[in-house]
Amino acid sequence: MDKYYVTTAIDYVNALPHIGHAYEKIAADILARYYRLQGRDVFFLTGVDEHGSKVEKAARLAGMQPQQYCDLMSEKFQQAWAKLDLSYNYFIRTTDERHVTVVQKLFRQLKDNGDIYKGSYSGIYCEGCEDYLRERDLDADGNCPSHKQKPRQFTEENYFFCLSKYKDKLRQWLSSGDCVVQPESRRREVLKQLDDAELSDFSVSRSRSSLTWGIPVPDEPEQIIYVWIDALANYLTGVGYLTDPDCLSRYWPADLHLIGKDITKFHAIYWPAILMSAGLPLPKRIFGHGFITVEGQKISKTIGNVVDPICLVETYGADAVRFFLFSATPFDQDGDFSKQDFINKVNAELANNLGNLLNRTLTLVERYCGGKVPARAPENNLREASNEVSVVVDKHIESLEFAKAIEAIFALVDETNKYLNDEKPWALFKDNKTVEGETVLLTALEILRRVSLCLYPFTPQLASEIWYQLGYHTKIETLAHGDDFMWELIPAGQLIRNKGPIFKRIDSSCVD
RNA sequence: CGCGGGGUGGAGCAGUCCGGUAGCUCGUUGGGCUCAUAACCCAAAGGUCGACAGUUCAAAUCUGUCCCCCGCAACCA
Repeated sequence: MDKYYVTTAIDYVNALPHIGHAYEKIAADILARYYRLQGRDVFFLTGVDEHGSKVEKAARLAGMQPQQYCDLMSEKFQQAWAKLDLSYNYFIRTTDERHVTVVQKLFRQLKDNGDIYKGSYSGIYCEGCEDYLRERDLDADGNCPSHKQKPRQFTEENYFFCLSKYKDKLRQWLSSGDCVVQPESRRREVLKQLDDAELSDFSVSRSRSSLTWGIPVPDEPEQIIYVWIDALANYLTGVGYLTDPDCLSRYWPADLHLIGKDITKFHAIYWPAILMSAGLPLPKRIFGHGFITVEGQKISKTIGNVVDPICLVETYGADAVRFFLFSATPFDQDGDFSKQDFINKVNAELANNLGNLLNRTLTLVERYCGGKVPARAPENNLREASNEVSVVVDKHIESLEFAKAIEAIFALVDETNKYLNDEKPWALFKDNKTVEGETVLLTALEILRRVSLCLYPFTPQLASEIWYQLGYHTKIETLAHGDDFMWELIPAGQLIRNKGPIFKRIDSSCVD
């Protein structure tokens, strides 16, 4: 069976999840659900990054021990993801014991391979930020821009990864046209960064004096493994590297690393180099998606426009949030979340177009066909149109153009609403043209069946509800027969269940 | 000359690579229908496609110059 291993970035737990975090996880979930429905053997990994000085600092501010704080935050993330109906197979935490083992063994492996060497790292550290800065971050006076104080210069012994050794191989890989890094503009950017002299061997550990909350270098507790190896290795831990060889060989390499555009460099340069050194196959695809702004502004705690996904879901439902985020925004570019647009879009598409189509169709079936799916052949033109939609959706999902996939689905919904208006089945039945009327209704039902399948990855609850009202006793997510079920027909004689609106319109006056 | 994204009817966007009647959604106005969730369908109004210049029979689309907005430093995917 064709496997599909998709990962997301793991989020720092120094703050609560916001809509930007959710965006990427939902994208991964859409893919996971879509390919499961296609019958593929899917593994969807997400999780949190719990190490680092920022987390330690956040814990201290909260008056907790780091581990205690991480347990709490990790729980919060999982709660949020549950609310959003994320169907991940494993939630990784970098404090997991087995991850600690993986990171240490990986470190040792790279070192044994001669790719990690001891060097001296010099940097600058701002006491106010409690963080490392870069020279170019400083203001004109050489001060930290936030704290207006001179940062502390320091030099310490620590370990470096020999990136320079892999630059040629990386260049080759990135140029191989194997659609490795996407979007294309990001691939070119990364290729350019490879030629940058500033991109040299990078530090992979810190001394305990500057970083305590992390995984120690094996046999050298005074050195703590720095973020790159620790965080990136989660993709290996998640599928059982060193602990479950069967799982590893089943899923590795990843088919897709889904990441924010800001960390493309680490995934497209550092990570493959580490894998090369470890002698592991490289990921097939890395996609750096755009960010979500809120009401036209960057998500920022200072501005105070952080949107809490849990709150959003509790108010509007997971489907509405999932749907809006991916219908309104091209995935490779930045998109905006505006409450007014959100309500407009969701009401128009989910309630008015789709919900009402289902509702009017089922009411007609109840009234004129005794609530049973008529035994007729569907009309060919619309049936072909819906065949086409499946193909188009497949293509767009493959290229991660979610908005285009949704657009194609709703074009079919619109067409079907128009079809009912034109064919007027209620009039056909009144004129005793029963065969014609039944054909029209069967066609609409059949399209609704396909729409619910196509929509399932995006709006699982809504799709399941349509599936249920169409009279199925099976659960939509248990279907996994590859393509064939897509081309079947809704069974004649099946009793439909008209349970009223599947999506209640949001009252736009309740915008705060 | 630091890098990148963007400026298209009231709002949000597509189209720009591979020049050829400017398209979609929402909103507005008028009409239709009554199966349906004040829904659905039809029609109309509304744009010198940031500015200027150039290439061309023809430019939103190619070339050049310029203007404006937003990221790239911090909390932050």
